[in-house]
Amino acid sequence: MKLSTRGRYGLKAMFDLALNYGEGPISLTSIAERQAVSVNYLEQLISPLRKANLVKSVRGAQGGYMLAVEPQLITVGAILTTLEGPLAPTDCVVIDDADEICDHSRYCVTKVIYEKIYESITSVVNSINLQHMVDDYRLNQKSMIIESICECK
Amino acid sequence: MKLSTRGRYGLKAMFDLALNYGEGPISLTSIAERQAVSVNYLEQLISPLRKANLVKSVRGAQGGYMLAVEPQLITVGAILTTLEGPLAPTDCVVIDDADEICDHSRYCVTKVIYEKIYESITSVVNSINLQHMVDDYRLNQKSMIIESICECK
DNA sequence: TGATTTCTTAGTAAATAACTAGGGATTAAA
DNA sequence: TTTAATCCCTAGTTATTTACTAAGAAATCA
Repeated sequence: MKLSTRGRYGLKAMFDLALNYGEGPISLTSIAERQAVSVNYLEQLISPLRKANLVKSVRGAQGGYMLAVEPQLITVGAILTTLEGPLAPTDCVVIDDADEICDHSRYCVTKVIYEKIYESITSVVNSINLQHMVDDYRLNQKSMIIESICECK
Repeated sequence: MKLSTRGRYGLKAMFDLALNYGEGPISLTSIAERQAVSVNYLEQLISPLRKANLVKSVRGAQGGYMLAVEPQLITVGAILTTLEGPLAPTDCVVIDDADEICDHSRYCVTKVIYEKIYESITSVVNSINLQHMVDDYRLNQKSMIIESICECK
């Protein structure tokens, strides 16, 4: 039940872009430096985010990435599901192909539990957007807590 | 963010024991047959459940396993965390060792999100116990839905 | 005594995660 | 117009984790 580095690095990168929203393209090199991860790997994470229209890119020298829309329009849920797939504890709550392993016409006592878990996770991540994170960050900066993001990858 | 087979098989096995609560020891062979998994593997899952005092065993011929306490006293959360470890999206919300990767004296904008996810999952799984599942199962059996547990592993 | 069962540990194969590497395309600036 | 900086894409590699399989010892009932 752990998030992979894809989701974690990707969320941090998106938060980085949110902090710099409105300031033109931010290069992956600079994000990678701040987060101590490789540019090559970050490229692989930003690619699906671009295809999902969460960021847009500017190519060439002095190019980079920026949020495609305002921070408050991008939820943590959109970011994480783009990078990790559905935040569901099992495939059976997500796959709705009739011919799958599980016959969905039947009632399953364990599936209802997994559905509740899925709903609760979805509810949390969809209720938080990048603007919330930015506000949270700036608030805690002001209240003398010097660093408001830990060095955890 | 998926549960592994450990949690899924283990929960189904515990539900099986709950359905047969009060009827003496149930052999792993019979559980393994009903769920179409190997006895050897189930043994590895039931072992931690026994050490966590969720089931007790009777050794020898005609032996088997039974719930250690009443079904309503065993939560889905207790079962899943025994088999999967804490249902947390990251290690940083669970490890409280001061010398870990992450300096916990600092405020982290991503960590607070992971904590909220953790809390919401924990809240769901701790609110459901085996008796709930049994009641749910029997209710749906009565209402003409023949099979109330799907063959999903 | 023999069959059945729990209990334990070691090993293994497959899948997934987490990158690394490299090269092409684009563009700003020198 | 060249060069450096950047995005973009794909293939390959390594490490870790998952999901078992295997086998044998210990206990107990018939």
